Amino acid sequence: MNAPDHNPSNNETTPTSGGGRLANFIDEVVEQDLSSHKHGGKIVTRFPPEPNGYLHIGHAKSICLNFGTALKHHGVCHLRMDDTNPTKEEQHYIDMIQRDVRWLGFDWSEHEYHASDYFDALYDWATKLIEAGRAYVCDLPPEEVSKSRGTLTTPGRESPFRGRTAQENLDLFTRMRNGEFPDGSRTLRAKIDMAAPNLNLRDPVMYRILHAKHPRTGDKWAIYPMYDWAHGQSDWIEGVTHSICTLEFEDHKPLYEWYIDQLQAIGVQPQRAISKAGPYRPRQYEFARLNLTYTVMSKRKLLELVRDKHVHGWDDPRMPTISGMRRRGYPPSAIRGFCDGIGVARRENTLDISRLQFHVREELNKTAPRRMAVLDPLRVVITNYPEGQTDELDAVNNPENPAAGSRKVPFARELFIEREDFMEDPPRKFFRLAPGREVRLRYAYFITCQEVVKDASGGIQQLNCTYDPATRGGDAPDGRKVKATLHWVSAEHALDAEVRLYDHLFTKEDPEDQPEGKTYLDVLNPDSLKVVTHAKTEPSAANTSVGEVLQFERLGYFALDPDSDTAAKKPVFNRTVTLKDTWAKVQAKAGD
RNA sequence: UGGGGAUUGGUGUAAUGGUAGCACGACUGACUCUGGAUCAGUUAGUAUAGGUUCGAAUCCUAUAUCCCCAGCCA
Repeated sequence: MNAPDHNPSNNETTPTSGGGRLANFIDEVVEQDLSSHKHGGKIVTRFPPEPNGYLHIGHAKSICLNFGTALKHHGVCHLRMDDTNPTKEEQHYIDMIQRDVRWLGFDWSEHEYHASDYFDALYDWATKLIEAGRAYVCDLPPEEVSKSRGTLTTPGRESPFRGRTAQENLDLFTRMRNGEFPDGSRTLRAKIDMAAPNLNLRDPVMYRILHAKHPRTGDKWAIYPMYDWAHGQSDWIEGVTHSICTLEFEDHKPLYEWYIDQLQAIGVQPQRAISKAGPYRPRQYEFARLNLTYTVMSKRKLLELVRDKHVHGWDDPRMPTISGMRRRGYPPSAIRGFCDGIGVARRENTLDISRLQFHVREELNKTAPRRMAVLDPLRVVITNYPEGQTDELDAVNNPENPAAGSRKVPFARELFIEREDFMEDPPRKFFRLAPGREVRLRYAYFITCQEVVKDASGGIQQLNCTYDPATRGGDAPDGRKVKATLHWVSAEHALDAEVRLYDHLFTKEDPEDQPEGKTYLDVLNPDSLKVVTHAKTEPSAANTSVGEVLQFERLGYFALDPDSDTAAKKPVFNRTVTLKDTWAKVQAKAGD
């Protein structure tokens, strides 16, 4: 995780600080506040998800930013559920959000909060604003509120209920709370300015009537606060110093300020974590959300993909969700490395998905045990190898990490190699097996292709090869070289496995950029999942635990899926990411 | 035709009036029992037009383009 090793006095040459995390404009603000001793030198941030869906990689950016900023400057970061809309929120989502934040490697310790913890305080303060003449109960139905708000270019009209007395407002508001009125019949509105050019200031709704059961407060409330009324006050109550959100909330900042101004004007000042540093108020800062190529990132769209079964759930390995990536085999450190490496700024950005894959490979290359597996088996018979004989060869578990040791791999007369590792009539740059050509079988022997056996329709059925016993282990004593090394498994010892190969969920870099009448659903990739039902793995692949990621040599990284039947030795592997494939590039170039 | 933001190589991100840098990608080459990894190198950028200044990505003026806002969502 990000080590808080920032040293402001002598880092003039480095653009990064704090465990490789890029310094950003928020760090600058924080450092200024720290040096001016604002907030008594305390830093408090918060990650405020709404529990109406699963966390995705965009949230990971926010999590790394909020927790990372706190960590780096010796502050704390709260986890706060923004649970003000019980019609969309569920306990299940709360649980999954907590699991995902923990899995990512962040710890909020005792700082777990909910906006709903503050419903009483919020209600109390709302009555104070009513008494101060800054809020009123409005009887306009939703359509009328919408109509009277005006448009982007024309001012709104004042509600006919704007002039009610405080007494009347208090009475109505109490009855709203008591559940006397049906949903949608009334709202509590802030009295600001119906002609404000910023639409958020045109008498925004503070409370709406919702006869809904809340995951935490149950049936206690018939009214629920809106985001603007709940969020800033929650920050304030918790002593949050730097309230970091995304760009679309920029227009809400004047309202965020207005509420706190009004409350301060009537003498409200919550108990808070900040110690005797003078009057304190939180400040909002906005950054640009993360976009990724070949995917969508809005919870609404992700929910739609799940609900309409375009994917197999929130944790489908094709989803950009944290849980999908976990299942796919992305290590949390890779996701953190990605988030820390992309920087934080205020301009719109779209990161190439390959950038995330870079971090995944970087991490897995260092940590994933190597195994051999063949996805598309082609039978090879070593004609000069004795029938019935078996040999055990030493194979290195991870060339990047000698401490990972080695294992034994069985070798026999009949083997499988990858079908695409043989070509009968190879082009110039194809180094692998071909008639008459000698290659190395990884950790085993040099073999030479002597004969191609075909079936009736001309398909290649089997290769008859000879091996050189002197090359046992993979080295030729006479020093002769070979251009290629192939992975292989022994046919009789191989384990059957299901392997799921994933590709982009969408065929377009920007799935949302569609012509009139089309949507992102029209560019779903029909080949985003390919299932190989009878892949062959070396026997030791059976000793893999769910979630563990292996490198199948020359193929890529593969994570053992929870669908695996480990008792029946029927593993299911998700391809996390391929290895970088220079040959594929050569082929693509030759192709056109 | 309202308000708020943004614009630096293909993609991200630095440079806060003083040498436009870093990462990813792409391309070379070296090395290699993974066409992986590693190592070395190359490539390519300040939206446009004026102005201020010894000096401008940075300051000023205009223009262009893109994003956000009219939920009783967050």
